[in-house]
Order: sequence, then structure tokens, then C-alpha cells
Amino acid sequence: MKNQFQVYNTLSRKKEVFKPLHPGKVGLYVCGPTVYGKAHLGHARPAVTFDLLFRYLKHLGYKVRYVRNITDVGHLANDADEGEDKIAKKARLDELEPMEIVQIYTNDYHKNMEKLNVLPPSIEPRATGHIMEQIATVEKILDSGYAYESNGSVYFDVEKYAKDHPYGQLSGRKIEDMQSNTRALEGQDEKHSPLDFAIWKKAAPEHIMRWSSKWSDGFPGWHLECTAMSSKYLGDTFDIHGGGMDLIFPHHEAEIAQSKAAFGHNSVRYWMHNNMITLNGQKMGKSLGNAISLDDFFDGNHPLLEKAYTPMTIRFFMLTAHYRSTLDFSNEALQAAEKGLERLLKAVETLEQIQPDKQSTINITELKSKCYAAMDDDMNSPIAIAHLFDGVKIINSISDKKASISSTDLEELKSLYATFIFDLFGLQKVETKSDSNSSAYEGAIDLLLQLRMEAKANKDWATSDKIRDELTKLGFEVKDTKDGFSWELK
RNA sequence: GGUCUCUUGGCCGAGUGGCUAGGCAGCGGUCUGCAAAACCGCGUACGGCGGUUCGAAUCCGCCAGAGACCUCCA
Repeated sequence: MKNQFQVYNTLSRKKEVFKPLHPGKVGLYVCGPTVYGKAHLGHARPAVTFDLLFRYLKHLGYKVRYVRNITDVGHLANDADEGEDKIAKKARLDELEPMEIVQIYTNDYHKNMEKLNVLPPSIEPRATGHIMEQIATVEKILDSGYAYESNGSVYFDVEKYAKDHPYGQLSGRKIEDMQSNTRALEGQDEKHSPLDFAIWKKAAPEHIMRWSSKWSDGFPGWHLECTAMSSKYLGDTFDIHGGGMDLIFPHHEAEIAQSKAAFGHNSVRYWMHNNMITLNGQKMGKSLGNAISLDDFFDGNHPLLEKAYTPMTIRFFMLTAHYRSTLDFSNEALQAAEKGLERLLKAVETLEQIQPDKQSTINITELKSKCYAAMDDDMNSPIAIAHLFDGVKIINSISDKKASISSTDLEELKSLYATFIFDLFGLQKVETKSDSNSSAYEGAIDLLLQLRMEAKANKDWATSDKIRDELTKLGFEVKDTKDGFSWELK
């Protein structure tokens, strides 16, 4: 199949045909979470978005090295380059070691990503595990002349850099505007300009997360870790860098400047950014206090949630919107997604039971190429899903004997659905347990429904309806079929 | 205040200079003892006002509203 996979590059602001640096191989770096709190719906968006990218690239035959970091130091809680480290702050509040905090929330993140069926990345480096590399990167930047030491801290010299190189390209802002608009913050006399950002920060005496360096006992600046770790594992030029749109400025802009200073050229070939999840039209963010944790979604334990939602509902919900669009959370939308997913998965089951005919009255090749065309168009998962729903009608019609399918087409259709729904979209069927207990229980329900069949045959509608209605009350869905019945526990 | 983006039918969400997705909800029909499920049909939406055009929801301008970034955030 000839694929022209196009991705939207934030840097050029247009869709570009994706061509890897090295044929057959892709280097992908995505900004992971800062682990100082529970994973929330906002974390799931980039995870699912870039999981889809990871899966699609692999499906296209690329060997992908996917690096997604864990930020466990350097991310400050307050205004730029001042204030407490996020991890250290949480550690102080909870009376734990910073690394205990890191472990607790890294575990929480992993647990939830697994539930969402987000594949683990190839490498998941931690900032604290790469202090040496970050110190080396600081040295390179100092050597380039685009950084200066001040009172034990090292700052990136944005104004000097901006004279020689474009600064602000990714976020589309001009240095002059930034200079006139930057808020004056206290305690920044160490910096030449408020635009400068720390790449190494001297630790205050009470600061517990600290490492020694030639400049001071301190810690690396937040932006630095991604530059140091991406270059270590993917080389100083690599294919795709992803993350949330809120990271474009200053984080990714700073990364561009750092790598240009350290390596003399741009590192990233394609910048991809997912949009935000909104709640009542406003961004869902930890700092805004409106982030709902993934645990809450799965348990239904939150005042804003009408019920619990399964990880697959959340995942499908995200895939029904394009990754570059904001997606507004609501119970109504989530429940619509839940039912839609159910319809889709039921069709996959139906597909398994379809018997082929001599000829097809339907066009599978066309359906297939439409699905791929949607994915090739900057991963337009909502369009691909729409086509899959068109296919659901086809599947159900065949099942109802209103259309027919040849055995070749049937295999093609099965493979298409398996590929898109399970391999690419990463959706999973609800597991039905088949141990000895459950087979006994299934036998009992079957027995009841057999009795109902007999009642029906005798036109004993009262008994028949009683069995069905009581089972319905218990949460079973009973359906009459051509040759008998079917049931499932809702 | 600066920069940028968005505004689609009851809800969610694609898309795009003419052929006007899809899901959920709703209505009508087929099937069924009745249901459920499924299938068929139905709603002609694109913030407002102008302009460009043979033709705009899609391009341009203005207005209104919302949001994002500018400070930590996925």
C-alpha cells in the first residue's frame, strides 16, 4: 500500500508528508508527566494521541524508538525560575522523601496508562537519572556563548541568542513583544533579561533535591532535561517531538534554542502538539483545580461525574475528536461515546459469526482505503471511525441477510476491523471470564432461557415475559433471535 | 494589555469554495406474540453584518462571544 502519511508540523503550521531521517526508522520524543500528583484526564490526551502515532508508525512498517520522559526534578511550582520544586513541595506537604513522591505518582501514571491500553514507550528516562547528561549540555551551551553564569546559576541568554537565531518561531511570537510584555518578577536580578531562563539553578539551603556541579550545588532547569535526554537516546537530530499545546511556550521554544546552541542546528524535524481537554469550555488543568483524575473516572467518584466510565470509553471518546481540536468533557458526550463504542465492538462480534457467500454486494476495498486515507491525513481518527461506523451498517446488513459478502472480502473486512479497532485505536473488548464458576452460571442462565423458549412455544406469554423481565431487572439483556435467544450481562 | 485560535443541527464532533461525515438523543416504518437488537427513512446546521464569486458554512473585512498562550500546567 502506498502511504503518504501527512502530519501537521507546528513549526511550519501546515501538513507535511512524513519522511523519516533514516529510512525505515523513526525517533519519537514526547514530553511525559511531572509526577507530583495523580494522573488526570489531561494526561491521557497526549498519551493516547502519541500512542496512536506510535501504533500507526509501527503499522506502516517503521521501527520506532519512542522516548517519553518522566519529569521528577526541576519543575518549579511558582513563577519562572523561582519558588519550590513541584516534587519537593509535595514531599514536604506529605512528609515523604521526594523520590517516594516520584515513585507513587509514576506508579499511578503507569497503572492508568495500562488501563487505557497505552503502550509503554521504548525508553522512559527520568530527569534525575540524567543529571550528568544535563550538566554536559549546560557546558555545551556555555561554550556556545549563549548562556552565562550568575551567582552559581546558569541562564540561557535569550536576547543574545535572538540576535543570531530566530527565537519564537514555534509559538509565533516576537522577541520585541515579549520584552515589552514580560511581567517583572521579584528576585530575578541574577538574570540579564526577564526572558532568560535557568538551565542550572543554584539550590537554596533548604532545597533538598540537589546535585553538585562546578557552578554550584543545585539542580537542572526544567527545559533542559528534554534536550539532554532526547539527544542521548535519539541523537541530536530526530524525527518527531510531541507534547501538549500548552508546552509550546516556553518549554519547546526553549528546547529549540538549547539544542541550536548546544549542537549548532535544530534537533527536531516535526513538532506535533495535541490540544487540550476542556471542562465547561475551560482548560482542564491541575493548576486550575478542575482536573478530574483518571481513577475518579474509572470509579465514578467525583461530583461532576454521573457515573463511572471505563478506560476504553475514555480512550474512544478521545479518538472521536481530532487530536488538534479541543475536546469538551461532559457526561452526555462520554455516554454517547460509551454507546457508540458498544455498537462498534458488537459489530466486531457479529463479524465473527458471518458466513461468506459466493459474491459480495458491498465494496470492502473502498472502505479500507477510506480508513487509511483518514489516518494518513494527520491521523484523522474521527473520520476513520465514521467510516468504521459505515462498515457497521454493512456488517449488520450482512448478518440480517440483506447483503452478502464473499469469503475473500470477509477476511479482508475482519482484518480491517482487527487492525483499526484493536491494533491502531488500541480498543479492547470487555473480557468475559470463562472459568468453571462462570460456565456454571452461564449454564444456569441458558437453562432459564430454554424454559422461556418452551413457554413461548406454548404461547405462555406470562411465563415467558416474567423470565425475561426478571432477568432484565437483574441487569441482563435478553434478545430473541431467529433460531433462539442471546443474552449478555450489562 | 499583547499574540493567536475558535464559534457547525437537541448534545458531541468531522469537513470544506458547488457533490453538504459519523456517533448519541428524537420521530416514523420493517421485523417481533410483545419487546430488545438490527435494518430503512426523516431533521437540511454552520455566531451576526457586509464584501469577493456564477456559487460561501468554507475566502476577505467588521462586530459579538468564547478560549489558549504570554507564569507552573498534558
